[in-house]
Amino acid sequence: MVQSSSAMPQDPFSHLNPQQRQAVTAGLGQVLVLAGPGSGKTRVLTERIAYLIRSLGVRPYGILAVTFTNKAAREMIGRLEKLLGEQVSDLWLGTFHATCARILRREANYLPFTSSFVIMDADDQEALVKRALKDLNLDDKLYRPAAMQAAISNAKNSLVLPKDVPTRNYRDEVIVRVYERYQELLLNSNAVDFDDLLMWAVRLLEDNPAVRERYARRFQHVLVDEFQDTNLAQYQLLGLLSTYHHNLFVVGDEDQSIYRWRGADYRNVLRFEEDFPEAQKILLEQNYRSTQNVLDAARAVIDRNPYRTPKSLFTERGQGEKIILYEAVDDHAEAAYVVDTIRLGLERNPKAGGDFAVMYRTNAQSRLLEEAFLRSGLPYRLVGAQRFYGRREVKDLIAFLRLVANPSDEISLNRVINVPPRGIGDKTLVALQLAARQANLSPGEVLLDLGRNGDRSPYWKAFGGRGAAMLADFGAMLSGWREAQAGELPLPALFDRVLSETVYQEYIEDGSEEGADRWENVQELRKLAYEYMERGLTAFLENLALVSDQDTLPEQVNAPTLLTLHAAKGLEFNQVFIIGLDEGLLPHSRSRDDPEEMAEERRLFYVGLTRARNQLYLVRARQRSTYGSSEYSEPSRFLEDIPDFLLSMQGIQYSSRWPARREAYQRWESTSQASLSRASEGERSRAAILEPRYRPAMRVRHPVWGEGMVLDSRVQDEDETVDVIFESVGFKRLMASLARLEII
DNA sequence: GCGTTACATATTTTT
DNA sequence: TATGTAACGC
Repeated sequence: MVQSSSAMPQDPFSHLNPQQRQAVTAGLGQVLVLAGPGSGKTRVLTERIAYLIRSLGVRPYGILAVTFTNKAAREMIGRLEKLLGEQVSDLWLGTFHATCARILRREANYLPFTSSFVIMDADDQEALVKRALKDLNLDDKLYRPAAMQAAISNAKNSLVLPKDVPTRNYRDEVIVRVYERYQELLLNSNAVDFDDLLMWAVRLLEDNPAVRERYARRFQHVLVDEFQDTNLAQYQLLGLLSTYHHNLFVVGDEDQSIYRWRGADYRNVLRFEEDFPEAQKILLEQNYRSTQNVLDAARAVIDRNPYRTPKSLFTERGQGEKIILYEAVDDHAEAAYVVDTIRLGLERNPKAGGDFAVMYRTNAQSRLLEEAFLRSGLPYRLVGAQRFYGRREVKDLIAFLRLVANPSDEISLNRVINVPPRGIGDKTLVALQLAARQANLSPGEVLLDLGRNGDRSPYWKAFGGRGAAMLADFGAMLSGWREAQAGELPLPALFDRVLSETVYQEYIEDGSEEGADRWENVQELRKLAYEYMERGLTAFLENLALVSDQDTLPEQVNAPTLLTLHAAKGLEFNQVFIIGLDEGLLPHSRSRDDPEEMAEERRLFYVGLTRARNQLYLVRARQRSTYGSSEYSEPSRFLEDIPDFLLSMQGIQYSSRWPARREAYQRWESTSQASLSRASEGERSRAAILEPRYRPAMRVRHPVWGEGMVLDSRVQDEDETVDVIFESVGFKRLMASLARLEII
């Protein structure tokens, strides 16, 4: 090991535990760090970079560090600056997408777009899919744009080109055609989508050995955060970038992989071990966040997932308080319980608002909480939900600006060509597209020509007089903005000019409160534009595309935080409430039929549990309203896995209604030592069910819903799934092991 | 071309 | 329940 100790008066790593230290000072080659929650993962990454620079003499220029979020990137840069001072400027540290965008802009001459390409966000992607469906004369009822987009996204994340999409049925063939058309539309617009950033980067490096060599030689060390969330494209990218020096240092935790639906594949951790058998593997198991009770509960839950590296987290913080399990009568009572409990806590310690977090599976669950907070007069902070950049007015303004930068951007053009309404309707729009296609230009270019040349434009006669005039007006406006931009009009001035010429304020401000809000959002965006005075329009647009709302949240408000379990990843709070612990919500009903999805729900719960430093509240409601109507629900199956002695039960009487609880302790005892991986989802303590007990047309009685008739029943995951029509509540799908149905 | 009403639809959302 | 989209009439 290298020791440049002459410069260091004492052991510079004395503040690290042995595993952390081993990771930070690991030698060359591939290194896999499996870091449990709260084990100091970010610290290890930043200390590792500092170590490379300070102790091994690696130039910052030769280091690439990638994260998933801008927030994580910012945090690492901040810590590095503290450790190293100004030396950090040369190193590349950013999100996967930002890093790829950077590479693609530099290497655009190898690619089918120019370096001023725009980046399409999720909304744009869906709009693009709709366009593709329309162009292909496909029914968007039959082929849902969202589903098509997901299929395309999946393909791209797995580096599958349209021609390579496997076609097992007609639907797949449709997907291929939509994917092809979608890709054409993107390139016509000189655009890439989020997934393309990764896919094009991989193709660039794969197809051009010289380019690959240049980057691979440059990056002596590649470091990756949240490795469990990588998709195939990202995995390949890392491989390509480290083909020369082979120094790939990845940090992650399979148990915290919660973005499967975005293409993330935690099995990349396993693949990494297979691809690099010589890789060093280091487990970080000391937790600096939670009490032992919290960790034990979390372990009891996560140990039931298969295909993972077993870990046993420990803490020096002591046993701590029991976990409080509360069952409310309904969802209103659930919210009231949470708010009351927080209020009591605040009475004791009024400054502790920021200690609390309330986590839930779906955003819809925040509504009742908000109402309860409002009623009690307590302030709160809501994460996510209404997204600034998703706001109509914000998207409109961005679309105008994107057109200035890139008139070929068809999605933006379609968005704002008639905003505010200026008499350009469907008919005119179709004519414009037709004229553009005939002239082999983009609609935006035709529009600009109309704007510049008016009735002398060769395209003028393609439209009815009124349509042509309207288009020319808008074209002239856009053309004027482009000239101003070329003449280096500062960004805020351009922004104002767009606002005034489109008469946007009058369009937005209708005297309503909502209108005032919208105008305020516009002002907010203008403020941001002001910050980009120096860097200019292109940098502004890139930032808008690659920075999420989560990054713009006001930090450090000393109030309880309301957020989804997904949004909670990476955060920690003294007191954590996880609400909605009911079958159908957590785990979500959408994951019922897929064991992989179910395992992910379990990880999601695990992430929530491990956010708590001191006190954990698990809350459920026996009855809750979904879309208007009220339904009864069973307790979440995950609750059964937490042993009784870690819990303190409150609310409605449990034990009589919930015999499964009693078995949890035994199960925990029997699996805790041999916690090892085998335990599969659905492996209950009772004997596995192999034959269905219920048959169609049988009459059954349920303790809550009364009598009903069995429609269907099948064995699944060693349990029985029964579909029943109840006289009281209609159709229900039940797990036989939980529902305690009685055959009449 | 635009505004109204009926109707379907409904997780999570790092970039 | 609430929201966004599609069809309809002006």
